[in-house]
Amino acid sequence: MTEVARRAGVSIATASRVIGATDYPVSLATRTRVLEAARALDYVPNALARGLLKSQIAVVGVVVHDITDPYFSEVVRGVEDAAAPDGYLVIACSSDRSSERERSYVRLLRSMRAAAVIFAGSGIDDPVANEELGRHLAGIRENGSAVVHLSPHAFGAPQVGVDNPAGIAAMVAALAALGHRQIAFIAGPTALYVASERLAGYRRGVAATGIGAEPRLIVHASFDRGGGAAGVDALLAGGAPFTAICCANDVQALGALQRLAELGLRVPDDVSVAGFDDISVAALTAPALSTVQLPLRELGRRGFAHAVRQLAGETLAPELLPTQVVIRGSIGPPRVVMTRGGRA
Amino acid sequence: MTEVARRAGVSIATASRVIGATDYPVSLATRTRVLEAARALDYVPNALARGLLKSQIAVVGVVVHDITDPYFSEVVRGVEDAAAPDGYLVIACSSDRSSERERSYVRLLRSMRAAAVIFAGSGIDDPVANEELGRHLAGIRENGSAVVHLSPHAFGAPQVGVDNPAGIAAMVAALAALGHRQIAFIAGPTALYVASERLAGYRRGVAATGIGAEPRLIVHASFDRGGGAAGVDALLAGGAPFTAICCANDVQALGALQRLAELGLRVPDDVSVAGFDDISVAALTAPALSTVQLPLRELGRRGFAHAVRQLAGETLAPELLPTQVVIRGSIGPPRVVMTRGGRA
DNA sequence: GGACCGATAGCAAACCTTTACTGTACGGTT
DNA sequence: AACCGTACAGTAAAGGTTTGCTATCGGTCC
Repeated sequence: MTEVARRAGVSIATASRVIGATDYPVSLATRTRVLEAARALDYVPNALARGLLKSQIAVVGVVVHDITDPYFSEVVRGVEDAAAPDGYLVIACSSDRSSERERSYVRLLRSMRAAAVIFAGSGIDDPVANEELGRHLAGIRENGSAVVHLSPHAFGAPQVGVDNPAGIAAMVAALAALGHRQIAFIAGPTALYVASERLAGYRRGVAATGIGAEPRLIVHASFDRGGGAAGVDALLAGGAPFTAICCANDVQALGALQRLAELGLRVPDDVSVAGFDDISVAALTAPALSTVQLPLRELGRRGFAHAVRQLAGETLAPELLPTQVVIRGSIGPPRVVMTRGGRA
Repeated sequence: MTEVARRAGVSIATASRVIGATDYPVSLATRTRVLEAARALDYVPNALARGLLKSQIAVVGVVVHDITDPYFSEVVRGVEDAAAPDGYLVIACSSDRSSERERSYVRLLRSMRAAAVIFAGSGIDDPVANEELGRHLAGIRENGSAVVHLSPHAFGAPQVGVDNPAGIAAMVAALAALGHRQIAFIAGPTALYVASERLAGYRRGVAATGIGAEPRLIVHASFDRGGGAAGVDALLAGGAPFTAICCANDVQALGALQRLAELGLRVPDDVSVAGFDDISVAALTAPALSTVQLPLRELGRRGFAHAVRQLAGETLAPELLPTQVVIRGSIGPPRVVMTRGGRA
């Protein structure tokens, strides 16, 4: 920059004012000379120096469980789409559901004075981990940066979220409308806040249909392919009959579908299967997965918008985005009742 | 940091040496006092100040076409996995195949003195865009940062790559081994370097089987779902008979599968379909997609490793990662010959 | 006993911007 | 004619770290 100023024959201050596009008055002639000098020298401003001064750099970190999971890549993309026009870069951090990795990422983000940290994944219920996390978040806020949660977490409700309970309840209602009375639920890991929201949605949905709750129809499993398969096995072993399986997450549903096929059970003839999230794969399986569509990209966009307004000092009410049930081939009217070991 | 030093009763320099974990000798007593002060104050070093001084920050940018594409999210994850242990953060930039967005991202990355910029997506053949890009890359290298290509591009071969031609040729060979003699190819956009590599692989594969090349069996289409569908339509309209379709990319193959189903053509009974990349969806479609597996995560990991060694000043030979044909349900022996309008 | 050495610790410059404050010139007011 | 406001340009400080160089001190070696 010093060079640019020298070449343009002006002071560094003036050059800075031209480059930085401030509203400080600079005569047209000077401005042109500076711009030309900058072009000739292929000058690119040093974001670090600028950031050091402002104690903030135009970067937003998005903490996800796994960028490879379509749910998260979609959210990250939403954040990026909203951030790019403002010149922000986005750092994606895959914590792999390890609160240790998560903390270490948040620390790094704090250390580099990211303008915002957006948590896309559900928080983990771990007091000791959350204590350190809380310290970091306080530090980040103190620095004037924004913190946004897109999912329920230890410190409360998300700033921008998706109405998980309503979504699951709607799916349960859709299954009930088809005639199902024994609807099983493969829930997520108990330590995950979203998982409990979704479980609550299931309970609410079941209650709304007037069916009595059957505890054996609820099994917990991890939020991945293996979890879905394990969930199916657990349900069959449980002995309580069911005609439909509602999964807390699409990836689980995929696993369930696969496991059912291995067991020779037909979907939806023998059992209906529903997922949640509507990741892009859902439409491509055989049969295509019925699921609940979440406005993930929009979630990301709003998350960033929320961060920006937080940076501007505004205080805003939390938003809750609506979901939509998508019916595809994997669900149908109930036929037979499942019991231990297969068809009754 | 000044505070930490004051609290520990030492100079800033000493505190820095303790925090920075340099090999400069500091007595154990002092070191302990500094560490304790840092903990008490919840001190987190300012990466911007550090970066300003070193003219480099522990961040690596990965330029992709779309983070939502499983191909790229997998590569990014590989980079991240390799980068995290070294304390590097990774910025994912979705250029959406726009060379303008790409340039703007690269400029931002240069402006923030990212330690490395890794290009995961194929370069675009656009001279004027590449001129500016080249200037930026030169600037980045001049700054002591690394530049790594994971795909062929305007400036030559990738530092770490995947053997695209060999992969496609192997798939063509597999189809030929099943008895196919009329193998169509849905190629990618002509402006994309990978696309031409894969086309070359197809040509090589076809030549190896001794079948004469039929120009009408090669159609160009975009690297997305719609491209695959359009490719199928173009092939059928082309009038040249074929018993198998080899796609330059899985996502295209998915589109082709969908289009063929709409047209009432059975896979693989009426026509075999093969993809390329082995994204995770490939195993879940009906029928499951035969494809060529690429070590994407490994590609990302090696890309980062390459960057690190570049930063250390080493000059290394380019690497080429092997691929593997994965046979699933979507291909089988040829039955009937396709012509304009459907089955012959 | 004095030169010298190794182990520590401190000083201060440098990294590159931004911005509050100061200075200058000029046209217009009273 | 003294004064004032406006439009521009420059000076210098500050932001948080790293690091080359210098300083101190207790000992070691002839």
